Amino acid sequence: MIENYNFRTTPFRERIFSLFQSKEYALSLEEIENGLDQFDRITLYRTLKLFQDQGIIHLVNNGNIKKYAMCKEECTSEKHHHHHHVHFTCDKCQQTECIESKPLDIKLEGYQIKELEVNVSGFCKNCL
Amino acid sequence: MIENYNFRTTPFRERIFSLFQSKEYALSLEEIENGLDQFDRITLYRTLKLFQDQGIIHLVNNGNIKKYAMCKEECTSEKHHHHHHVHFTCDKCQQTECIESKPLDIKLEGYQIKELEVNVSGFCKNCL
DNA sequence: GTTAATCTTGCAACATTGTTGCGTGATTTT
DNA sequence: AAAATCACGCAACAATGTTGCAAGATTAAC
Repeated sequence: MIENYNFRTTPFRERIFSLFQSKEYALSLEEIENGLDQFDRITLYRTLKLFQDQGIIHLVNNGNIKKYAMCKEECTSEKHHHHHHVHFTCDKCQQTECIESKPLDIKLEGYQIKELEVNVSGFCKNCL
Repeated sequence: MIENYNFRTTPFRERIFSLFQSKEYALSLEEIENGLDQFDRITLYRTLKLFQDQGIIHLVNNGNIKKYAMCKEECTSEKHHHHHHVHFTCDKCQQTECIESKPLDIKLEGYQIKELEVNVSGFCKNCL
């Protein structure tokens, strides 16, 4: 799967890739670092940027904490990202997940909407 | 107006307060700093935190750029913030504004929603 | 299959952003 | 007027992120 992209497959990139695959939820920088024994910080930053550019992961901004989530198929189309789905962060377990729902259509008179980001917080299914 | 809060009114705080009042749109840290001749960075951070805690301003996360927006009346209720309105950032002029619209009601089955944040980007009225 | 070109890594060094502790000075309160 | 509280500004630090560069690995070219 990682071989299908426009960059070289290296052990480090495979590690990061499988880290994302092994989790259902979005990962913070801290969680990623904790999932690695030893690594170079700069290489990690560059790998995350590469993965974002390639449409493998996308950034989720929830309050002050940045997280990275694996992109689903409907995420990318024609090399363009559309994250019109909802990002949910649980106030209890702190896990952030992408929720696949019907695309939101919010319209604002006089504005031309290109991108739409919805961040929701509360209690998730497991913590209710 | 600034006198109605639970903290002392100081020249610095008044400067920041009137800076926000003088602009219709949300301000980035850079814009705030450019609006001041000389200042202490730490005091600015603390003032921004204070204003957030007091419900004077709120944080808007648009991509990688953090901005601070003045709270409208409907923003605060019983010392709790509700930013269920839409934040719009223009791809051309880069200005971020709060759009007062009917409160969004997004429902997710199995989840309990507490807070909701919607960030939209595209072209604003002036740049269309 | 050896050489050349390209890509990736990891180090140094630096820039930005944000926090904590603390002494000083100002403002309230008693 | 004295005591308590609050705000400020400095130092020092921590976290986050970027750029340049040399060395090593991989791919492409001859």
